[in-house]
Amino acid sequence: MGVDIGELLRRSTIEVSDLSLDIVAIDAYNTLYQFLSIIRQRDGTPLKDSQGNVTSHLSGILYRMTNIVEAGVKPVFVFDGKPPEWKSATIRKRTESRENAKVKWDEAREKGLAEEAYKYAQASAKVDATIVEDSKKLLTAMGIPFVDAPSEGEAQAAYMVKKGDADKIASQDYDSFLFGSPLVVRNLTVSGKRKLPKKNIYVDVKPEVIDLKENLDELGIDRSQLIDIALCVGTDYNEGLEGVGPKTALKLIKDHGSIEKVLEVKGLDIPNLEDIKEFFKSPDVTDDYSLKWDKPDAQAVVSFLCGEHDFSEDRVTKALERLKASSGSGQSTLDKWF
DNA sequence: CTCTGGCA
DNA sequence: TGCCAGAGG
Repeated sequence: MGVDIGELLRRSTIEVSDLSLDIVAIDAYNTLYQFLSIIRQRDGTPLKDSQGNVTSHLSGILYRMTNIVEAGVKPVFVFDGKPPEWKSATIRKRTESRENAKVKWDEAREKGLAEEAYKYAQASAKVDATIVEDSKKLLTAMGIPFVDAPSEGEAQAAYMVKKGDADKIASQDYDSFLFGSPLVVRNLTVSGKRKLPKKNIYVDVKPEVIDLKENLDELGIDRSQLIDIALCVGTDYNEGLEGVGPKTALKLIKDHGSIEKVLEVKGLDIPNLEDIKEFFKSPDVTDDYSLKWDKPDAQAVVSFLCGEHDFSEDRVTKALERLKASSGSGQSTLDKWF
């Protein structure tokens, strides 16, 4: 998922509290997907209410957003709209691998292979319309704004940062840079402890900030060339050149100057190249949004989570107390909150 | 993922 | 008090 250019980029580790007072545009799809794949029982089943509705994302939003709001962050979720047509192959591939994972999950479970089962359970996570609708409902009740992007969420979020309506984008993907976001925070919605693969060891994962301009200067390229590198490696909209990873791609673009030149020299072709480049540079975005952070509507949250989805009233109330305390007007450091 | 309860 | 394992929905 996303473009694999991370190893080219320098980053600095931060604490969530370093983002105090920052407006952070959260890539909703990315975050919900993380919640759905990570918040699971030991056998791989996601959290569900008594009706069988998946609730992992609701748990993630409630607790994680309460924590970052408590740290002074002003989050705004940015949801995807209609994907560009060049994404259809990627979307088809994702659907296929998800269905494949579902089958393998069942198989592994029947054979009693716990670790396998868990892996395939995670890979079968899907952000569907209900998940999106539920998430928006909870965010609204919690007083956290969201924006509906006309096209890609990361493109809209990057636009909001460039415009000055937000300070940073939070996403695990690097695509935000291709859309021109000056700053990206990783591990904001998934920080905490993470298990090392194959080992029973947990490491602390801290948020990190990546600065676009700093990295372009360091690499000696401009944003257009970063997009070219991404196109060599492969994006959501194209396959990438065979056997070319980020380091080779960097060298190719620095040697030849542009992707067009690289393709010419190698006698290769990338379908829809011009359209994709143009899309990264000026994607469809909107000004039709208003960012306003409210105190949580405790009654709405409780009736939605506890009434409709079987959350424990004790736990929800406790989270709401913390949320109310940090988003309330009584906080001197948070004057802008209402 | 985060929260909680039990135990050193 | 701090850490870990298990639960949460």
